[in-house]
Amino acid sequence: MTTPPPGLRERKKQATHEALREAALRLAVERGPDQVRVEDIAEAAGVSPRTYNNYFASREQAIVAAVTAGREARIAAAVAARPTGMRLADAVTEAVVEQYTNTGEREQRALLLITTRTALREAFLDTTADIEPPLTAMIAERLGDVGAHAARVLAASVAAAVRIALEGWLRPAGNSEAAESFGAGGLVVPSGSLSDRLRATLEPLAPAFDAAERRTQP
Amino acid sequence: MTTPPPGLRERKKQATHEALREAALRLAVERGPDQVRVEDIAEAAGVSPRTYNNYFASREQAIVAAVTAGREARIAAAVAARPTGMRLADAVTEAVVEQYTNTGEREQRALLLITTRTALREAFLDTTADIEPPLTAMIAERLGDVGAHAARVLAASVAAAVRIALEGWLRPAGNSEAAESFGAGGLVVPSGSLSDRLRATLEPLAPAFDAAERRTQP
DNA sequence: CAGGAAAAGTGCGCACACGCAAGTTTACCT
DNA sequence: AGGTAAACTTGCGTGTGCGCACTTTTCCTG
Repeated sequence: MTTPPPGLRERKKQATHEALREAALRLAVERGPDQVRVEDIAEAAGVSPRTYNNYFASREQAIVAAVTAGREARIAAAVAARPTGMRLADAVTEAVVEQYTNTGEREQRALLLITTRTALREAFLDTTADIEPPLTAMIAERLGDVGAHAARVLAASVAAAVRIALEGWLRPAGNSEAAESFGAGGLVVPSGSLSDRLRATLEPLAPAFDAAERRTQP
Repeated sequence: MTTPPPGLRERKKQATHEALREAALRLAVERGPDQVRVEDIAEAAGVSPRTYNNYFASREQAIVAAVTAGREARIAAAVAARPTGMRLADAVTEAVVEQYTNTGEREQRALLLITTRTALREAFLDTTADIEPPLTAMIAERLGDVGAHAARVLAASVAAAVRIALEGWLRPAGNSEAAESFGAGGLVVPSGSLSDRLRATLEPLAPAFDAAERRTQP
């Protein structure tokens, strides 16, 4: 195992992280994203403002983190769950689609809030980069040693493609007038099927996956 | 033409932009990157600090901009310069390599300075994203309408790959002690051939380019 | 060629990011 | 156990990011 006992130190750290995330999201929902200062979030979580940004580099990151928490681990697990005989391009695509569509009620509500503010949308899009390390690991696992280099490039390409898909998906929500009062816009649900967008965007990369896979098992 | 007369307004804007870039780089070289405040840069360029960050979002961006200025336009021209019959993957790779290796004396010196500070290195790496729009345009040009979608993904993948190559190339320069006094480290020249790194990193994407190209001209 | 709209520059003020140097808690070792 | 080293938290100070309101410059149109 890689986790003998997590250790008290680490558990406290994660607890603080979660407390900050939840406080940030709760306050953002309650009074609107712009009416929340880091000082408020820190106070609600019981830490100092200085400690706050030992955990988060910006106000937006904390709010977004409440939605994206644990995504890195889940996407790795999702790839690992696919049968080893499966085409690598398909395994990755399915894992990614599953990750961005099978979301809970709470995540959907929060995501709706996020679409109302440009700063939040960009912070959310930036979290896409977080899937790169786990993807690199899982792809490298399937490609073996000769494909370790390609794995890095492919994972980065997938992350870039996912970001593009999300950008396109969030674009219609970019109207500035509907975001005037935060709780009003229930109609800003992004257009089109996210699944379809993700699949279509990842499709051009499939040949690169196939070639890399072919290089390991001729 | 798309530039009938540039207009006085636009010329002044670009002049200010250049003045800020040059001032930032000059001051950074003269007294070391950490001993320069935005106030100093703004003063040297003859504008207010407030105006400064109508142009740049951070102190590092201005310094780095002096090196990367015009890269977007040059990379587009570099791709356009390749014969139309050429394999697209090769055209893009050559254009990128040319862009990052055929640099002048002044750029080399500035790049040396950049490697000495983590903040500057990251700002420099972030500029890699700027090549994506021109690449998208040039790739889309060669792929035609049916490949417009793939062009976006491929360009983003190239940008991601280039960033990876640059990260690896700059990694050995990450020693913190050699960066103590700014002008001292002439030995922090990054290891290996940048050309080779770029080619090796872009290589896994070639099959994706080939497949996209094949789709347009069977 | 006037006159007004649009855009750029500027001064002000607040919130945030982050380095530094304490002080405090946790972990590990003999 | 006891002691020490490492990690985490925190207060403080500075530099920076940016919204807002206002002035100046540029451009367009009647």
